[in-house]
Amino acid sequence: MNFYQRVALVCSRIPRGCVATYGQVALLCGKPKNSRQVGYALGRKLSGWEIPAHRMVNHQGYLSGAAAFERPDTQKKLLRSEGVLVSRENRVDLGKYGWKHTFLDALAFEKLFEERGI
DNA sequence: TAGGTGACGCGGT
DNA sequence: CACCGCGCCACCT
Repeated sequence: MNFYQRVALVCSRIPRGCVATYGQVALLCGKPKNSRQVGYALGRKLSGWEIPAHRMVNHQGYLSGAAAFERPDTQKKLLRSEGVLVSRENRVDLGKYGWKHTFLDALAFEKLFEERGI
């Protein structure tokens, strides 16, 4: 299993106008305890292809704050351009914008992983 | 090989 | 709400 490619695939499926948490993505990738590796994957741009990293926030709804974007407010701008409200403290309302994936989504991802051998 | 590190998560105070 | 500590685990010295 290639965790980083799975991360890329899951992130690319986060709906426009939604945000997901690192733990949520780790869970969907089949490694519930690897939330840290999700951030690592995005930061090092592993996995080989483009990832919509701006839709990732921590479990409290705060934007990473990491210096991985062009400018400090790049993530905020991208989110706002998708209609996501970002507070002055760089926080989003998870209840409103958090991606609510279903049990079926999880199954669909498992299937995709298998098909692609990752 | 052993330890340090971190775009994290969660429970406690 | 703020802060803290600990668990976690792949990477990187």
